[in-house]
Amino acid sequence: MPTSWADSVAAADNAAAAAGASSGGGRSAYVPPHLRNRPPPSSEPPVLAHGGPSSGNIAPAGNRWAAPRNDYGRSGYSSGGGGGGGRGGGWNNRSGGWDRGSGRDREVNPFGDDEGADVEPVEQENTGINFDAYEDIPVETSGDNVPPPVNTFAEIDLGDALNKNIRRCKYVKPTPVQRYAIPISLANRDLMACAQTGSGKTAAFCFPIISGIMTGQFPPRAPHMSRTACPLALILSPTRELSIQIHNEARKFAYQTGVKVVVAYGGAPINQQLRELERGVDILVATPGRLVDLLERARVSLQMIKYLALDEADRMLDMGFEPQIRNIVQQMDMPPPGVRQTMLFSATFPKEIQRLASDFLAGYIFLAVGRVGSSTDLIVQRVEYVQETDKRSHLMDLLHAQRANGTHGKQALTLVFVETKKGADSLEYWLCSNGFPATTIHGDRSQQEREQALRSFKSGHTPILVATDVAARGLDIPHVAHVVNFDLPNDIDDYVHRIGRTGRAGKSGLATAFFNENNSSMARSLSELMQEANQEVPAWLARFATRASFGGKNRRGGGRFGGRDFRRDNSYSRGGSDYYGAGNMSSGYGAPSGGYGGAYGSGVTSAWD
DNA sequence: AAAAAAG
Repeated sequence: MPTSWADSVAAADNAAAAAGASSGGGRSAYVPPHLRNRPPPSSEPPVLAHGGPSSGNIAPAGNRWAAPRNDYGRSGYSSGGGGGGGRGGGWNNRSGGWDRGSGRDREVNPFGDDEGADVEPVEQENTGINFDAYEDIPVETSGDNVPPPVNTFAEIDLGDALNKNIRRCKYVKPTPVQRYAIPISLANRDLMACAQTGSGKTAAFCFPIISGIMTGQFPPRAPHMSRTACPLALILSPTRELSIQIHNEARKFAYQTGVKVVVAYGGAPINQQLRELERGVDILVATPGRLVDLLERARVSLQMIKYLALDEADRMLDMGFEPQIRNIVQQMDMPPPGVRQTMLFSATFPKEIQRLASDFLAGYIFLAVGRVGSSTDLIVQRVEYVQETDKRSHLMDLLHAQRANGTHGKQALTLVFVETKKGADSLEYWLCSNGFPATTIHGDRSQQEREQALRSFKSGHTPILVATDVAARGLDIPHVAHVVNFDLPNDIDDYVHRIGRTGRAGKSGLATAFFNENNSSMARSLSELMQEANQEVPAWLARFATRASFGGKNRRGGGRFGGRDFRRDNSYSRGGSDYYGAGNMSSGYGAPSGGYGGAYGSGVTSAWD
């Protein structure tokens, strides 16, 4: 039920989206509520107390998904685990797997809907994007024997449980990165993907991991005695909030599959995370620092890792995580490349990432998806010339104007990016004392404060959020109507990420940037980006751009990718410095014709993240 | 230069 302005908008949007989703193919048979989460009836083998070596880790063809892998929380209950390989596949359900004990092990419904109801749930964090606007996103792949992309989720055998969750998420059709990455991953190939936040990455690496864990033959989780958790998959991400978000999404995808997802990040009490780990983990989502801590305490072992995914890898390197990441991947007990399966996601593909790719991946496939932010006109971008000293009053004008035409008499959600943590605090204080309820998120705030700030913003309680770049990438905050670059970043990629916080869910968004002499290094890339996105470039900015042609980094030589597969460059001897590629990628451009065809009206949900 | 992340 709508509890805020933002929610009521979501509800309205979802009504339309649900109509589209319900027409999607591949529905599973209706299962009455009281029969759900139960071991499947009759034709299935009985509950196995002792999973013999060959005892049905793989179900009969076409039926292997019949049972969710309900054996999580199996610590201490997993009898016969020593018998060798009697795990997985969905047969290991023990009757009462859901009713066991005090009910603490009952899986929380991550969709927040009534577990019994078979209605299309209202998904508050519906993050779909108008797919029609993205038909022209180019895709490039290279490598040996690239599996062909799929055009629908139904084409991929992800199984009933996962398919059901996909429908509950109201994903109607896969995004470009999903169309390519999921088949690659299901073919057990390593993947180097250049894709931006907002391209649907999370599902792209979660679906194959969950599916792989469900079908794979893995030994039982560590018995309760052992305090060392042995996840089968590890997902690393740069910021705590991003880890939390990935965890939340992964829980939805894994709901009632029996695949257990746990998150570990710094700034939060470690004890609760330790308890979660003790109760068993298949997929661990973590920030590097906390994971190293857990590894040093021997509370996590990586020896069972079959899947490794690194999200926002360039960001993690920017943040100085390379030593920790190499420590985690290369110095601990993680199986080597080729044994495990690795997916590396990065917005760009500079030399450091190329090195990481050759060290972490084996025989990988390179995938590049065009940037989302530049090829859409869903976001109206404005640049205004504002002197440093005038910024606050200018912001005030914007907020007043916005309040005037605000819907429901409420302030639309506005995300204000500033350069420094101090600046964030002082702007928040100033806004609050001037009658604009604001909060702030940055690295000097406690984790509790950060999460509280996000909640307060999302709910509309404080419809203005002042943020540093901690919130620039990956964070999905639905219904942001306006992104203000109070201080412009020094990097055009950061700008793209920031404005990408709006214009989501198929709605238009507004992005306003305050520009002055201090930002002249951005003039060129900014005006190029705006031109590419069919935005009106102010004449004064164009003049800045020509005047300041010395500064700023060029935008990708006109290409729309974050990078290209350096293995294809015969100019590799140059040292790979020309990693942005200068277009000329005629092969594999765009999707196969008809790939995006379909009777989806605007506003129909897709699986963008 | 600032930001983030392990306390």
